[in-house]
Amino acid sequence: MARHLITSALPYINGVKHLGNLVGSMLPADAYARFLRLSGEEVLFICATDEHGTPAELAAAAAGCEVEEFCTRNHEIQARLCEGFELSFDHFGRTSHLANHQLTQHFAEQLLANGFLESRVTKQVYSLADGRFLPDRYVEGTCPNCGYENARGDQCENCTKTLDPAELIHPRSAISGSTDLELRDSAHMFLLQSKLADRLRAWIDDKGSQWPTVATSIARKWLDEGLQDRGITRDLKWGIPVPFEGFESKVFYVWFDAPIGYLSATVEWAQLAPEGETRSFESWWRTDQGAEDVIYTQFMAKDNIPFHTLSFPATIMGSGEPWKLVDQLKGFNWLNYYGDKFSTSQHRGVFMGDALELLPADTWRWYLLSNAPETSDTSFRWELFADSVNKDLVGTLGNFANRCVAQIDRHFDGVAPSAGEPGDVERSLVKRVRGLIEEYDAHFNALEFRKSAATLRAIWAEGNVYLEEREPWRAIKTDPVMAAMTMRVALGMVRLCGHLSTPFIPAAAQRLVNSLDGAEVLSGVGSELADSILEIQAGTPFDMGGLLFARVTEEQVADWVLRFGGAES
RNA sequence: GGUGGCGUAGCUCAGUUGGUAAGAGCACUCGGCUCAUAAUCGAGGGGUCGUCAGUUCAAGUCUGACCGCCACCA
Repeated sequence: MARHLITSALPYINGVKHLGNLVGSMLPADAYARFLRLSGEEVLFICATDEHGTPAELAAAAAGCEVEEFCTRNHEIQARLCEGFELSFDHFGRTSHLANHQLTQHFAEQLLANGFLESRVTKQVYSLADGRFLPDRYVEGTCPNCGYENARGDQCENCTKTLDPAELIHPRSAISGSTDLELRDSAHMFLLQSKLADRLRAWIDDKGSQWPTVATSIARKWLDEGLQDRGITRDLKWGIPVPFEGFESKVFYVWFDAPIGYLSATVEWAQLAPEGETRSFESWWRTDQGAEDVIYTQFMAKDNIPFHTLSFPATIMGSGEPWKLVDQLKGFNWLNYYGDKFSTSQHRGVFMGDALELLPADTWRWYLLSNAPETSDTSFRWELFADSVNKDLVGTLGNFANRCVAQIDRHFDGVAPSAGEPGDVERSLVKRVRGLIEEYDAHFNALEFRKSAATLRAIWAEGNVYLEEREPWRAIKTDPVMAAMTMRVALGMVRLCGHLSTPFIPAAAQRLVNSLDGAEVLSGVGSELADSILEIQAGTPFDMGGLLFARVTEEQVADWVLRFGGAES
């Protein structure tokens, strides 16, 4: 049996993430982790907050607190939201953790020793008023190309020309507005990715054949254009110190230490081992120390693909050490909001905190995963969200469970009835479900979330189809034995639906499973599970404790469109 | 400007290497049922697959041009 290491792209620390961030990495990673656990596989699911860099510094300043304090506070906020969405991380760490300092510095030292780092002197903008160097994008001025007065030092938003801060006319600090700027020489370490390009290409040609098109096409595009060496240090205070002589005032670029956070968060996890349990970080990450059987799957949205397919692998390869490289890579396209981007600054779209205030996590998980932007960008629409909840969760799954509740309570004293033997209808049901479970399994193993969701929905629908076939509400009057057998089998479907739904809607799935007090809990995800439909013990108490999901009303949709902005914005 | 991607039923999207693939869900229509949160089950209508021109025995599926949209440019 293989062991599965799963990582989700790390959410940045500067604020609450929106639904696009959620569905682009953390949520599908969680569904996959849950599916594998359900299969009986050994899983380690790791995530963390990405905390370094200028945006964090500025957000902290805006919040009027020290950046460390800001990060601690926001890490807690994000951790709570992740719990709210039932993201089942084995550990949710922080890139500012000491473990990441040690590993990041270690990688840099290895890279330097192996000749993959080189110090180069660059011109950086220094703001005397701010008392600090300014990253390119925090220098503003007039664009030399089009005359736009608020061009950023990296690029003019008006004419889209790529700029160097030194080119700007009347440059000023975007932080303080000060024009008291000067160019200073500053030495920085460059990761010599160009020297690793051939190895990266060969690796991608090999491993990448199984990745989504969006991943390999982006990676190859960068390789085809010629992989540039990349500065991995910055003139900042907030970050991981660079352990080289002459670099005492500098830190690593956030994109260098962030993916190493996958490793360091695993170290954090190992350090948190409870009494009597031994956890080995190395056995998950070092192929010379037990990780040779690990299958490593990364989840990310497409903006992160270059770092996961090129920069981070370059870091690992350049270290000359046997660290685990990614095996399966799942990249997602964008989730838009009514056709345009989610935007934190314009407060456009729905954010994780908003979402949980409105409806339970399961409803969001279901909508997002069953409509995930796997092969192309997709659009969030409240109307579709409501349809998805009402049609699938309320109408198909919830309704099936509730139909069982009504019959069992009314006619069978709330317990699984004992009379009757299954017939051809039941054997046919089992056969259809067996085929559907096989499909479900195959789609999940292929990381096809929309397809696995559609298959799961088809399994739910089989519950309703079965009731229509046997019509127990009618049979109870003419053939009570048949009605009893039907409802016992229906409860078998309830148990199976609950079990199989765990990756998508864990809370509702748990309620379904728990509704049958004392029934044997299913395990695994194989098609033989279909037989369990016929194996509910007579006398098993059945109690859902109320409706599984609430309908989303038209009034709610209208209210939310108004509150969050709909098509017009 | 450069690069990448996209334009398939009213809506959101699937469509492996070109040949029963023109599909799914929702919406809509009709019918069944009435146990169930006006839920469910069945059937059906609907698209010259952005435009034009090519390659081919055969093209959403390849080539070129054009129109429109999006993203990225470290």
